[in-house]
Amino acid sequence: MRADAKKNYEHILAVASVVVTQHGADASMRDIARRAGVGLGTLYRHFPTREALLDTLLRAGFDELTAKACELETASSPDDALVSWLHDVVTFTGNYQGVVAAMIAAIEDTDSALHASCVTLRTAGARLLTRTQAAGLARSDMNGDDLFSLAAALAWLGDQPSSAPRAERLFRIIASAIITNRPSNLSLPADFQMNQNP
Amino acid sequence: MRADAKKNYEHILAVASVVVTQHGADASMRDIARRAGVGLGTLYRHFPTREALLDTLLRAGFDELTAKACELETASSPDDALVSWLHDVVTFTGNYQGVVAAMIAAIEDTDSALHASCVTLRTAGARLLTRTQAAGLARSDMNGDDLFSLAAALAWLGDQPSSAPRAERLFRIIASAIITNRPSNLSLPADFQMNQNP
DNA sequence: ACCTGAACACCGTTCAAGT
DNA sequence: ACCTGAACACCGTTCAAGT
Repeated sequence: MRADAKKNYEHILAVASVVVTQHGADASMRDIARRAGVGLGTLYRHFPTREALLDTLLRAGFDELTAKACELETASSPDDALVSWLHDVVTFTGNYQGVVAAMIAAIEDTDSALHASCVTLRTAGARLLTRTQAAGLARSDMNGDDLFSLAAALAWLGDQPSSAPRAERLFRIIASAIITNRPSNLSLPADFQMNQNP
Repeated sequence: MRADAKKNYEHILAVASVVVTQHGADASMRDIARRAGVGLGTLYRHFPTREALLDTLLRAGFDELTAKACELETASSPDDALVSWLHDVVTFTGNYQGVVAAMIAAIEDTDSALHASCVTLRTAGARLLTRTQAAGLARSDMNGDDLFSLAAALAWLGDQPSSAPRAERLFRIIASAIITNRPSNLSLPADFQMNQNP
């Protein structure tokens, strides 16, 4: 990459980080180019899609979350590890308004520049869930895809002004639905049934 | 209202219903006017905001859901009533893509034409929740606002192609977090009686 | 009264022309 | 190689001019 191109690339990223933080993932591409003092075509040359820009912007955070999941796979209590990681994912995603909508859209769109990151993240979470389920500490009737959906739903609620103030409570409610706290090998009353409704 | 105006009004609604069903709540207003064979100004005269159009479009459904909540307030099992109503809300909202985002935004925007409907709906749900909590069948650390947020989150997941296929499972997971089959509070009134499993 | 559509200020995206 | 910005096809919203 030519020196001037590299300078542009980095400057665009710095400006985009500010603009996306302020105005969310749907911020005007034109606005980003304008504020970066760069032609609109230059922005699109470096980041052919909005998703490509977001992926580069969030790369460090994504990698950190994936690394954290790997570390937590050897934590002493699988359920605490899962909940802690879920919390980190929701918190990170909540930093940029509207980013979770792009992520959940990318998970099924193999052409999206965000696709790979999201799949990696989902897989990392799935491992933590499987481990917790194996210990009988998470409900067995869900999988990694469901976990990712629930994380996305929580992050989306955090994006909404009407729900954001209660985000932590909503997190605890959903976390409690995932974690069972009841090892499956424990003897239960004969009439015991999971908290389910028809 | 003049006869020609009334005819326009009703034709716009009919066309809008089709367009919003097809393209979601963010459908182009221009497109709606175009397909209705009406000037753009005529559309805005009858429905000054997108929310006003949506509210009129969804009015019948909103009223039905509120009425259903009132009926269910005398149902034999409060928990079943709550879950059944919640399911109806999520299903109805899911009929129009993106409508739930408009609703959750309207709940805090007193100027929105959707505000009143959403508040009414939330209040109706809150009553069902309170009744279930009074019977010791719903977790006590949540309120009607939380219930509305959870319903919105479920409806939003239903809007996403990656989650929609698992919508029912996700519903059951969250429903199970709300419903508690055993009272969590140990210090109950002396005359408290468990009214389950008759 | 009511309707129309041009006008304005925005988008995302592309691409010929410049350096 | 890389950058620029006009061009194109869209938006939502308003409002002077028409019937």
